[in-house]
Amino acid sequence: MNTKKRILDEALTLFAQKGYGNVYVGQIAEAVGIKAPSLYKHYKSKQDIFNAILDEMKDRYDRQTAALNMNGSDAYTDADIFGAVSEDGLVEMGIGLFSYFLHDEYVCRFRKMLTLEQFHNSELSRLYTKQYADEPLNYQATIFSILCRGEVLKKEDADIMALHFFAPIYMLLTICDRHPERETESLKMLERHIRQFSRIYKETTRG
Amino acid sequence: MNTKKRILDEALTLFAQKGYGNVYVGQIAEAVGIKAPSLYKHYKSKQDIFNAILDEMKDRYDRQTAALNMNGSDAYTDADIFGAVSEDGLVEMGIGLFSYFLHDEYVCRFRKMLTLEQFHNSELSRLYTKQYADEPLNYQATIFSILCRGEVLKKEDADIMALHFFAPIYMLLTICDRHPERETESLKMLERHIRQFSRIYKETTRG
DNA sequence: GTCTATAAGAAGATAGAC
DNA sequence: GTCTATCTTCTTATAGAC
Repeated sequence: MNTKKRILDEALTLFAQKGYGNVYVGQIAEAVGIKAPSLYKHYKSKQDIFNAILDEMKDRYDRQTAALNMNGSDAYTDADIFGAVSEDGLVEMGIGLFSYFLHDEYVCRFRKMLTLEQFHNSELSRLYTKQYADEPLNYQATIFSILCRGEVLKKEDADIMALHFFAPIYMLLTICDRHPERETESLKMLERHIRQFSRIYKETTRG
Repeated sequence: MNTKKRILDEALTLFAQKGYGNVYVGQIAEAVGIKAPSLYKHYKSKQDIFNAILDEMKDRYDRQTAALNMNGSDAYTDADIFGAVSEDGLVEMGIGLFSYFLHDEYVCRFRKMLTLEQFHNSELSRLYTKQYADEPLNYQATIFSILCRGEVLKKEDADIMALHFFAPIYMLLTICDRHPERETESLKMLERHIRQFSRIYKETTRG
């Protein structure tokens, strides 16, 4: 990896641990293995490094959600979704979502950084809410609304179903961000959550 | 309010907005209406101010949960709890919890501060998880487990019911912390959440 | 592109007068 | 208890050699 990218990488690691204000350019330089003044050949200021991280993350996020929509809401046939809605299918979807958020190196550090900077200005607030609340909830709600139209799930409010499905995942994720040693426990909780969600929302076929 | 308390108050406000590392003692002093050196007659360092805030919050939290338990799990009769489990009772409990977390001046600022400092050290991580995850979940689970023993709610895992009840409240709360203008919308969402929770978990009386 | 040296200023904290 | 003046250290950033 070239130096310019390595600077972003190490800076993100440090920002995610300590927060922007508690990280000094000298620390970033040390992590990269160069001296502080050399950083300024690559970025014009500390803020410039932060902005570059932000830009790269927004790019990644857009590419990722675009990829999701290619075989997502547009291209998904109802049959695809119905196939995925067995209890085991839901468990897989939930654990996949959870594991991606928790283990993708970049996504994970970026979420922690954004957590620490979320009140700093409205752009960061909006970005956080978009990525970790509104868009996941809308995505899930779309899927559940399709399932409600069929005979698979009870005809309840799909927005709330999405909240019931995703909010526990989000909460367990924040716990693991603070306590990585609780991942195993959280995965068990996650599976119990989804199986119960599935039982509770499954259409009771009468007769 | 005396100066010593006013320092804590203004410092907490600033820490909640910007995070500890981005607040300078001069800003705290200015907010209080004195000059920076005067602060040092009251607290021996900036860190000392932070620690004092932490100590006061832990005291408040302990007193508050102690008060809850006085007419809480120990003293609650089953009848009390059963009475509160009508759909409207649950809505009231949820909105009460939400509004308390969101509107209590001190609780709200402290939560934001802790949000920004949660990765700084393990004491802060543990405190956050205790106050905003483990203890609310345990408290709710206790109540739901009693309700499951009766014929009020379906006999499902009470820990997961607590997660289904509380995680959405927590998530809406974090949204409102970032976007106070979304409070009305979030309150509506909260009510829809609890009414659906109630429908979904209500024991279907056969016959 | 990296280094050493250094400027320029900010930030935490102290001394001592009032 | 509050102030002004000051100290020290830290921190960002630049200059200029290699």
